Amino acid sequence: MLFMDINKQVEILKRGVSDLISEEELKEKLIEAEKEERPLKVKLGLDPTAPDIHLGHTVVLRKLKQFQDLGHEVYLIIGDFTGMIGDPSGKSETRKQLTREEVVENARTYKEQFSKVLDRDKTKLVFNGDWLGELNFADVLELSSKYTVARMLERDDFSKRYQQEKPIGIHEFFYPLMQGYDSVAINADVELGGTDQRFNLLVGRNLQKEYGQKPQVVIMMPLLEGLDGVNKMSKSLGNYIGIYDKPSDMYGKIMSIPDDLILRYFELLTDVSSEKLAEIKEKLNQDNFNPMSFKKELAYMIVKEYHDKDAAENAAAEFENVFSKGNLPEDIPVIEIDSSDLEDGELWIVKLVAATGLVDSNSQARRMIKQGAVTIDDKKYEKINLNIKVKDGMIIQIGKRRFAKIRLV
RNA sequence: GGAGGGGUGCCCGAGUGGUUAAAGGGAGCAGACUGUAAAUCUGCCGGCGAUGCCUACAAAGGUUCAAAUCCUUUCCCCUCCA
Repeated sequence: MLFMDINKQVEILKRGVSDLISEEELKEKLIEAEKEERPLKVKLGLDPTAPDIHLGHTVVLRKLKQFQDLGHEVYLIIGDFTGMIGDPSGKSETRKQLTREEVVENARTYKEQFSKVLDRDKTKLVFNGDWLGELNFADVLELSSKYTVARMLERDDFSKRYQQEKPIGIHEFFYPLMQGYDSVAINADVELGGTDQRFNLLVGRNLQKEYGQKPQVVIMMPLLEGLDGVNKMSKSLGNYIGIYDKPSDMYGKIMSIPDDLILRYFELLTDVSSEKLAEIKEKLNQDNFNPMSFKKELAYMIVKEYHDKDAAENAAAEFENVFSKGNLPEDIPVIEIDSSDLEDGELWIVKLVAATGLVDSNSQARRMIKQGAVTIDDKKYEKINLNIKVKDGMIIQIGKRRFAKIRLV
């Protein structure tokens, strides 16, 4: 096995990371690995519940890919064990109990999705139930005796909740222990995670020491802010860009990120060189520079990466067409309207707008109309006491980006 | 086991009998403007063919002309003492 020069490896691996504990140890590990002619075992733990990855996840994945490209071994550890136990309190509806079948199915989906970034054949996908499920109660007691309540409460999340009088389930203390034990189980050299994983990652180091292993190097990647520019990208906040988003959505969403995020997205989501990054940074700092061109470039690059070149070009063209020129998009969802619902071929405008499904209720449709957001066949309507003659192929537009085409049946 | 605090709209969070579909903030949506689905400003933000009606402040009952606000029971969360 051939490895790149150690310092060069470290340089690559350091790029974009938020925290590295520690660079010294990483070097040592790399030297040792080279001497013993073995790759480093690099680990990432995954929640088995929602296999639907977005750009936020890819930040860490891209780092793993770098390890892979340098010849190291990547382990994705599916937390099926925790997933199958579920949350006993039953109150946090997010963590529902998963069956073995669901976990296996999710894992399959994961593999497919992660292959968008990682080298599929070089990635080892394992389940932590394989070892956690083998522990008996005495083993669990031994494991838990290696940590104290006070140390658990060091964790930001726990101490905050404790102060705010929010519940903390005892089982929650086990999650970091379990994740840490994963590192022991595979004897990990390196573990990756977001900065929010700091505590868990460090528990892994401590446990490894307790079990007589060399502690893993911990690499923390920054959490990518979502479309709102403030909160981390997450599905539940709805501020995410999914890697399976349609090219036009993906492109549009990237165009909608706050300008401040442009540089960060380039840094964490693309392979542009550090020289290019510096150039972007400099231009963005100029007063009357319009960042739109960079944003378009960014959008193009990302769509190209997760779809392909054609898709990226089409998405860019459509964006120009719809938003810069105000034309209609190419594929408009078709809504069927039953002609028997019409009176003399007419329908009350509020009902018509609501029938498109682009709004949730008549009341919302009513508001949209009053706000001057509704355009039907190029004509803007602002009055609600009006019937519209419904025609086949009629185009209804709400706001700038919601469209529907009527089909009479 | 005992004492006490609390559960409000998508989220956070005011509100202790009427002018409360419920302050304020965030998110979201729309309009204006623009450099774009950036930024900023303004408006909207439970449902209903609608100057009114219905549903809503953990759940169910009750008091009252009137309840998110008072009472009873239940469920849930938290703190302190043991």
